[in-house]
Amino acid sequence: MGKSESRRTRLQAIMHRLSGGETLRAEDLASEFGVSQRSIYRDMDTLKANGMPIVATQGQGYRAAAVITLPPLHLSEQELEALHLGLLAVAASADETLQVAAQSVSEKLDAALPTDALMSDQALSPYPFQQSSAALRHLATVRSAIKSRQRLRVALMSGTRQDIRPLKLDFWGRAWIVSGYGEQAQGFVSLPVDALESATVLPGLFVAEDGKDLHAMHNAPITSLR
Amino acid sequence: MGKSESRRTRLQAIMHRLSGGETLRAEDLASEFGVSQRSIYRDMDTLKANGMPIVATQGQGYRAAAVITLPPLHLSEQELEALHLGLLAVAASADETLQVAAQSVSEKLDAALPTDALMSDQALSPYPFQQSSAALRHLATVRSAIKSRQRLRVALMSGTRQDIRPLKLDFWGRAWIVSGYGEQAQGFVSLPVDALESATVLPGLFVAEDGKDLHAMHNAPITSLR
DNA sequence: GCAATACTGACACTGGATTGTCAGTTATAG
DNA sequence: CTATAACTGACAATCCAGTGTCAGTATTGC
Repeated sequence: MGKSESRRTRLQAIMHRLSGGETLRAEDLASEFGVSQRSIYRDMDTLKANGMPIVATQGQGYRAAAVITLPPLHLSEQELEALHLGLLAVAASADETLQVAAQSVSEKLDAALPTDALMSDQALSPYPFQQSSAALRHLATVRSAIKSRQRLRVALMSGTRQDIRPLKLDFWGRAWIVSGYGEQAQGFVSLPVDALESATVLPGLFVAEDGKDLHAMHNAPITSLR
Repeated sequence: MGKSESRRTRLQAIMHRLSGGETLRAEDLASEFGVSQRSIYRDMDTLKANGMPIVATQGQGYRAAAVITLPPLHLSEQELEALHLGLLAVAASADETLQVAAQSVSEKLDAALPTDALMSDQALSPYPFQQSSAALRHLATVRSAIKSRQRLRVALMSGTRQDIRPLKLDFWGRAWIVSGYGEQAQGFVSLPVDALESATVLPGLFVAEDGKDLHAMHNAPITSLR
């Protein structure tokens, strides 16, 4: 019944068809697209392998939850950062359904990002892979502290503790790195947000002091804490 | 010099290579991947057609900005909604660079979404396609009005004017629909945010009145304004 | 202008992807 | 238990995306 098209097209069409919520049998789909059942089975394999939520029941047919498929997106580093930030925002507020959805997207995104994406090139040694839950917990705190110019008392999972004047938050492919002036370290430090055990905003604002501000940081060595 | 791989692999590799910021000539790439220059030209066509930011200069070679490519993502409706919401949040706040980035992602996302994606099924007749710029302009206003329980004076592009008690903001595939109690209409109304000419938050809070609240709305007919 | 390099169109060839056929096995609803 | 369909493996046939070659044209920096 269908025109001869590339396989991709058919895969899309199958999902479109199943998105209606209907239960369809391989035989139905086969005749609808003018191919053999065997091809449909192969298609289903492919679709499942690509993460489509297809449920097959022997004796019944195929069902699938409605999905929206986005084509490959090409983003700049900043665009990716905006995406991550936005998802964090939604995950932090809004209603529960959206929280769950946002977190789920974050995970998909995380999984999709090649491990080496950017990240490299610069100093900032590669941190052990950490899942986003931790980042979700502290990132907002860190950002607001930077914005409001308040000191931050942080504890890393490794046990390290430090009070810092947070100056900058960078996104390195997978990991968020906060950098600033470390009071105890008496120098500039940087640390991965997702390795934070706790982060507390200390009361009172700090003022930019010569040698402890953003400009100085760019011309000074930075210690990577862990 | 390269092993024989599928074309996809080579396209990725080319981008990876160009992401270094280097300027490369078709001849270089051709010999590096062990294919003819003609193939490289075709590859460039494909890459450009897929939205890669490649700049070709005759007599010089190719340059490209660094990009991160996401594979096709399969999202539920709610996940897509979370994504949109998050981007709106970023576009509304944060620093200017991120605003721009967020808006840019929104546009890419919008462009990528099939026109018919979901949307259907429910009442709410199909609105004329509108671009996101308008939605971006008023959505934050609408959301904050809902949250702060303030009346909203809206003017639609069609000329319709109405003061509403905004109660709910829904996302229908492409369009944001705000619904609430329309003062002039003396009943519940819904309208597409991207068809708003203007939206002004009126001073003073409104209190939930029986028959004019969210619960009542779910059990009452809703007029679709345009 | 000159050199360099990007680009375009045409055409035939090749190999991996896609397919159909056949002959089975497995899981589920009722 | 039975009917129904989902699945699997193998293999030959076929198709078409990807390719190289050749012969040009179009831009750009100097």
